[in-house]
Amino acid sequence: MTMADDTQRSGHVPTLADVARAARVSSATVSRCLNEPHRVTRQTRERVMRVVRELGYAPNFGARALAARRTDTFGAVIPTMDNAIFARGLQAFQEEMGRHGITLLVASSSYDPGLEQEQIRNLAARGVDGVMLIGHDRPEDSYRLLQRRGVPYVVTWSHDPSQPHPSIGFDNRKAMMALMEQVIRLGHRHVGLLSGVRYGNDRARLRAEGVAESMQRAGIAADNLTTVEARYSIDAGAAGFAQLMQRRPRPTVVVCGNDVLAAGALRQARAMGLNVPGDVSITGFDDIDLAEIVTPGLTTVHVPHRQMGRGAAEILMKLRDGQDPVPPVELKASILWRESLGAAP
Amino acid sequence: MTMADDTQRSGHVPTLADVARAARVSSATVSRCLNEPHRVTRQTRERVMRVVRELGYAPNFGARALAARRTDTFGAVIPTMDNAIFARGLQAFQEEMGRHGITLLVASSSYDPGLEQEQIRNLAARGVDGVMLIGHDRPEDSYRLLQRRGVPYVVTWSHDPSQPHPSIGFDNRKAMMALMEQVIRLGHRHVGLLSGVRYGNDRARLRAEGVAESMQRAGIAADNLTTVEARYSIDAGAAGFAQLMQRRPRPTVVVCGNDVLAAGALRQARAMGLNVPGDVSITGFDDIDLAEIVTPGLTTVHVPHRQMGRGAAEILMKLRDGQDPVPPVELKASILWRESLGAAP
DNA sequence: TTGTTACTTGTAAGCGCTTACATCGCGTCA
DNA sequence: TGACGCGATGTAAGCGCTTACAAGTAACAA
Repeated sequence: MTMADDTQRSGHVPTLADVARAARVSSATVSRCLNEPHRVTRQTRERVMRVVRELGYAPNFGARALAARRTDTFGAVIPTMDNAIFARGLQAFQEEMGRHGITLLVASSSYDPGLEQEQIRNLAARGVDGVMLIGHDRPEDSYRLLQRRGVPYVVTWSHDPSQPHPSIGFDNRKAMMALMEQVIRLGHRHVGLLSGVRYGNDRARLRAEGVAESMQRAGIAADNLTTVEARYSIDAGAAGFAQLMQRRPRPTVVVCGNDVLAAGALRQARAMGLNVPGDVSITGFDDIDLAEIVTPGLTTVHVPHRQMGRGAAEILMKLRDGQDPVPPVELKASILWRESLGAAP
Repeated sequence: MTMADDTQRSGHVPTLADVARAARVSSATVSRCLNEPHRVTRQTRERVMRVVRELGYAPNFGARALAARRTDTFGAVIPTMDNAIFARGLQAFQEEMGRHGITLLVASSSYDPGLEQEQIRNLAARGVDGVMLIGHDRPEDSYRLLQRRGVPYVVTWSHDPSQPHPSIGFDNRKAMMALMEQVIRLGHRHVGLLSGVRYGNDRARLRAEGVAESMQRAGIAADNLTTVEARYSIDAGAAGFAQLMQRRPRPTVVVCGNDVLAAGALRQARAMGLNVPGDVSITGFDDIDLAEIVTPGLTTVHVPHRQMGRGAAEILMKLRDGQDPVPPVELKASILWRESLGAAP
């Protein structure tokens, strides 16, 4: 008969109805077998599941989401996948989600607020049940978009109680100030700041502010701080470092906005025949794998990536389940000593 | 009736119908404004678009996919996001897709064929118009799944004309043999192979085979090759290196399955007080950023990541547009000399 | 026997969109 | 003037699923 033919037809993607027909039950029963197996007799269930397997049936996600009004999918928008800055945190986030049967959709914004907004909109359109965001800085519109659609979100990588958003992260300014305290203690008075691009990036901004504030508190002239902004890439870090080394008097330490920049600085230092930390000290931020394997090892700020990722997942699930409000969570960042920071020459 | 009330209800996500009502047109017209603006008069279009903005309307992706039977979304399943091995290629893939108005969904399989299959199924259920896969090795089922649902796919990172799948990549065995030729030329006769896990990973397998075959061709006893398998992580690389250094006679070179392992090896060598390449040479594979910034710089196999990513996107779009068959594309990998490979001591 | 309960299964109404087809005006041309 | 074509818009039929509700059945107590 033609029904069978239809089912077999190459190129035809089997639907619930195909399965129902072949198993001689209604589509509702098939749906139940898939979603609430206990509500179906074993006999029926087994027959249905066999057909499901034979036909290679997989539910159409869009249709399911449309009918059920939930997707069991969360989204994350991270600034970049190009380096490992967010990898560990995201991995932990993903693992925690997986444990709860939730799928993760990852999008990257290339550190571009406009693009990020588009990605958020995209995730919302895909019906995600929640979104993880990096940092607080973004157009108010982006937040409104989510609120209006009733999509819960959590901000990570940054702790700022003045912001009205659910969040989990650490105080970037404070962390940088803790590092600077050590830098200053070691006698450095001329510092080069190799910052990430601050526009639309509160982490970069707060870290930079932390440097300036520490110097001010220590009574060091603002003049003694030279700042260069660079994209977060090794090459840009190298170029930025070279630029800082032009400055006279030459900085005795280059404080970097993150480890990727620091790795670039280190490379450039080597290329220029500068000894680190003998001639110039270099510090990083984030403590990604990179920080450990470069030579000399980077003294950096250790960020609790995994804890942050896991925590973000938990918050998001609470939010989805209606718990509201969830207070901001502050995590501690600590200084990790390796070899790249030494006494001022 | 309740419709008007419904529209006002706070928390209500606006639909096409809401927009249509507010703009006093039919839902078909709104749909046209969004998808084929030229088919609507400017006047109507502007009125509609204003309402769209006011209501913050965003189309429901699932519903659209359901009705239109296409998603303008492609998927990629990569083994890991934890390190940068696939980052550059994926970035290029993404960029090319973006140029064509296509969204990319990225999933990671943790180098687990079972998980990969699940991710493929997931992407298929989400209605992606095509999938990028890494390497050839996977259960036949995974391929069947895609074929049965008519989802085009392209295999990357590997070139193997004997495989019946559309692909773009390089010959991992040949590339490794080219590197080994140099290793042997430099007098190395005792080699340690720090391989990635070969099960379900043809790249790792073929690279390892390349090492063995090169030695055989050079008339070096198979005994002189010691192989250790490790997960692709820095720590595992370090541990594997330590293990290889136990072997007597000690290998004069450690050939690594990729740069991440090599970075781990380098770290361990330093920890053991071994000079590279003075006491022992180390080689990498892939030429990711890491390879350049470690000390000494890694001599490695340069892989045309970006070219591969872009090419994969092009192939996938051809496939989607019905062009079939698309012959496998072979890219060239070349040796990139830095400092970590030297003459045998 | 009959009513009640507990389960299993089926029926059918949407979910929010796209699109084939119908309709409506209006300018054009013989 | 009327037939015609054409562009703009509306109508309505699904796309593949979930789920409230109805219907059917078997077990059991009264």
